[in-house]
Amino acid sequence: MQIEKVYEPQRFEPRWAEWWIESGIFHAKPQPGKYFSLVIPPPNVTGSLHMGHMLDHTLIDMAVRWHRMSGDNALWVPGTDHAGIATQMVVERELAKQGLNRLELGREKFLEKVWEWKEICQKRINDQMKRLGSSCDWSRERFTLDPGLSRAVREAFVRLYDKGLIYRGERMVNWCPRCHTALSDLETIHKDSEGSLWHIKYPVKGLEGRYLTVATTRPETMLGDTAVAVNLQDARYTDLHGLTVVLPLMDREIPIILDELADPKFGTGVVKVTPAHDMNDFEAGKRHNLPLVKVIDEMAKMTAAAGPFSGLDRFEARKQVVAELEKLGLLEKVEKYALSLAICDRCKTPVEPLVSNQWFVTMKPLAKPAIEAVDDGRIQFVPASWIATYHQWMDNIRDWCISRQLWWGHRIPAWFCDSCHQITVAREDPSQCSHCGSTSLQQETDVLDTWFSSGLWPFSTLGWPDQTEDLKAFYPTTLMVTGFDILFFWVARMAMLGMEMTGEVPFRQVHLHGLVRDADRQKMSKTKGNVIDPLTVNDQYGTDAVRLSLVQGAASGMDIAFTPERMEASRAFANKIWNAARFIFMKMEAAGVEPCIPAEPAAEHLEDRWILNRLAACVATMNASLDQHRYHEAADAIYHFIWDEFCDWYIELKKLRLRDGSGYDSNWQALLFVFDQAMRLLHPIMPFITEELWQRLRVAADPVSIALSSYPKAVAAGYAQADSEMAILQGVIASGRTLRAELVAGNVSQLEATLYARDGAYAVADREREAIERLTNVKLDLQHGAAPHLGGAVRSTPDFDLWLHLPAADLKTLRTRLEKEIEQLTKAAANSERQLSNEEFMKKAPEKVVTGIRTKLAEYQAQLAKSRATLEALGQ
RNA sequence: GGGCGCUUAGCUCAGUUGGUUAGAGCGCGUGCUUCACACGCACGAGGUCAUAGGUUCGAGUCCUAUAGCGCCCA
Repeated sequence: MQIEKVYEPQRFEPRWAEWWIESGIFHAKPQPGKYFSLVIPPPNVTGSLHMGHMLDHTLIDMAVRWHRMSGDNALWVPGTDHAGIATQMVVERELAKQGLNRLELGREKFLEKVWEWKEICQKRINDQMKRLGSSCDWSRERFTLDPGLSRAVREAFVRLYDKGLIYRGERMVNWCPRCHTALSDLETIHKDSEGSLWHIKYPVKGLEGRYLTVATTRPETMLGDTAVAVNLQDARYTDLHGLTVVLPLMDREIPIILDELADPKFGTGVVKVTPAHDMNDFEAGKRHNLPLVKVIDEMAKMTAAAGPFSGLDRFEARKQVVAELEKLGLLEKVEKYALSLAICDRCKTPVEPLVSNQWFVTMKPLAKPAIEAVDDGRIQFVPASWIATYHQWMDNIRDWCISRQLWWGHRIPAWFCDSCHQITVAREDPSQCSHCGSTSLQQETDVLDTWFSSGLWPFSTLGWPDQTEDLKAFYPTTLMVTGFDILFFWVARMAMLGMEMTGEVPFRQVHLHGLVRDADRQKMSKTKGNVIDPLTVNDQYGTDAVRLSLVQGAASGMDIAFTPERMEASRAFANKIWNAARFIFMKMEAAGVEPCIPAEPAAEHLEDRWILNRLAACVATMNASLDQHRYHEAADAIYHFIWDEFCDWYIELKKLRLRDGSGYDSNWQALLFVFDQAMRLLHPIMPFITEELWQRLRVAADPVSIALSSYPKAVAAGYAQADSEMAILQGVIASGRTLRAELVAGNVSQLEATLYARDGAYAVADREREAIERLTNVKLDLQHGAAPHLGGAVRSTPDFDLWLHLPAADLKTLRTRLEKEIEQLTKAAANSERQLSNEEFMKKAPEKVVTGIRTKLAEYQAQLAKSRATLEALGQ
């Protein structure tokens, strides 16, 4: 059996990635029985996958591979999201480089360009996923604009509309003047920034020299003021009730109204009211029947209603308005002011609150069942702490603006009638108005918010609204794995639309993980230039190593700091496995052993029984951890099993047993069994190296891939004596090594040693004499019973005394160590004694704890006696 | 303003329902080309678990307050 000397993942990872797909082993058939299904949170077709995706996909892949190996009918549906605003913006930017813009191209031509872009991106994303080893079913790949999914979007829209849960109306919305579309609240983010507070004097009509001073952070909007408000309770202005002020610069007479909007405790207690450009003012305007004067348009330019300022950009208008007020002596003062600036999530342009005609979804009725599903556990969150956040948002949910003035997306299935001006909403394009029968119809030009289609993703990907075989077999999906940053965007909306459309939860569990940050815990972003490309690191360290690093860091939903050191450590682990395998394969050849994994392991020797115990413990931990989404714990368990137990002890001990030309003896039965089990345990985390090595042991009767082999299932660890016997062996060897390290300077040389061992320890030492000699590099004289008074290089435990014959040794180090050891043991023993003499403790502590402490105390005391005797024997 | 989270070894982080000398990786120190591996082996050093109270027989773990850092919503 040939195996390359050096671990080079680049040589085999791409090969397996390709082979897994070609051989179709991740294809799931809809069939009755236990299933595990999961849809990918669809990546946007805006660029390429980043480390956050890689973390997400690694966690998903682990879950899917584990379930598949555990016998579940496992399905992972891959696919991508058209990402309306984001994609349109990216393509516009690309076009701008060629000196083009979408308005010149027109809708048709522009969409052609976007589709071209989508094809490129989708391919890039899919290639990345394949390289990562994602075990998804590519035959079921979906895209949110696919015909099937578009049909689902129409179906959902029509159902909600017919139920009265979708309405169209003139409301104030967040408008992005750059993207030129309305945004939902979630797509508008608030950034703390430093602004100014301008105090402007409005002259009161009819009272010469009397002014009302308003404070504003947006002086340009004053041009659209239609009132000023004071509080009814505010005694300062009682005499002005019912009067008017003259709006400076516009010479418009506007009323002084009484409204809660004005807070007497804040500033002058007077606020300007601009119903067309502020959410709160809009509401106040409705209360007082104020006219809307729109002074800023959709391009953020001042309208004709802005009089002399019309045509100016809103920020230029601000400057000129302020300058003009100053000239007129109406600017009282300007203060620095910290404000929360609303900006577009995508392009970071400050949004403009504008009144416009948009489509909305009434959310309260949709939220209710989705909240209940989480409350009663039909949907579980991992970690559960996210329930609070989910609740907070869902309990205060507001209507969702779903129309976007974009070209890229699902066009809203609503038609306006030229004759009666009524709206027809339909699943199929209508030929006539449903109200008057006119054939003169114009389809709404707006498209839907991307998240509307994403919200349907868990079932639209499976064929909904048709009751397909897939839907019957795989819905509700088992799990959704995604970053906590899109809890509201995706999870909440999927929950709501899933409950509404299918009457069932879209997923039973939601695993929310953290974000991947750079080594300095900074968020990765293109502008900071700290983005790590998954393909680059996968090539550099191997995908297995990167996956392991991500998994190890992914504890309890915390963010992950991504460091090269971690990557190197993971690669070292892969290298360790590689070399252990290389050793095994080389020895197989020398022994004349053909690949064959026994169904039952042999357990002839101590190390076999011990490693099988350890394996059983590891299997139990891994299954429990994977089941509970504690992936880092699973990674930790297999890491230490393979490195610290299998490599450091088991293989080292086995080296003494393996004989060239021995044939397939019990040693091989045990060794190959454990190695095979270890590879299977590790496979969900590190699929490539495990496949590469496992294939070399595979025989014709085995599944074609380790991915289709069965996952080790927990069994009782059956060798009661093995752990304590092994502990004695390890204790003797460790004692020898410690003495050697502390007392023998320089070169390795074989030493004479005497081991005085009691009872059980003697039997172990007698049987494992060769192991002790080889692993501590001594020539051993084994004696039964207690040691005589030894004044040299001795390590003692209640079970044995090990004496290295070093007549000329400087024993100062040994003395210092013993003194320290005695000090620690004394402290520990005193601590235990204190507890055991505490009546309250004895009365209230559980029996198990008390017994445990008693046992410990006895151990401390026995060891203490030994250490003291040794120290005494050493003399000064 | 409302909500959530974090603070444990030099660094990055684990620590499941409170229980027996608090763990890992990296880094650090010493020794080692031991026939799979220097991406290694062996041995070792290193922590008043942010601070102050409280509950408890017992607190890294539960409660309260404080400080510092971070996130979300309004």
